[in-house]
Amino acid sequence: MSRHDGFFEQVYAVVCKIPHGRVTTYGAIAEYLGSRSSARMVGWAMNASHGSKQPVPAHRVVNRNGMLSGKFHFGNPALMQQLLEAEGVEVVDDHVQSFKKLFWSPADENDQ
DNA sequence: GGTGTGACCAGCT
DNA sequence: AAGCTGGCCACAC
Repeated sequence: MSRHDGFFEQVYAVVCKIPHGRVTTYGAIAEYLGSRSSARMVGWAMNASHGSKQPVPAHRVVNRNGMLSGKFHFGNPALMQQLLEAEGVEVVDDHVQSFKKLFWSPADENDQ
């Protein structure tokens, strides 16, 4: 990877590839980047996504249970849910409905 | 340059 | 069944 010395940039690139109205998981991204166990790094990368110049749809990234684990990091806890609902993703009690159906894998680029 | 931490996941107790 | 611990790796202090 040439200039992308940051692991974050890779995460951002993947997150930005998430289709509109779709969601994915930290573990899926981590696994796509190499290690499943690196899921924590993905979350940490999202933490820095606020400083990213490009808009990173971090609201499309949820945990394995489809729960909006990172909603508190959006400044406003309700923002993440609002963004998802704005894209047609139904969220109830901080859980993505039909999560498995809306789930998008980084490797499934064909779905774009 | 070592230590701590982190929006996770999976396995063990 | 439910809770805790370890592991993984990159970044900030």
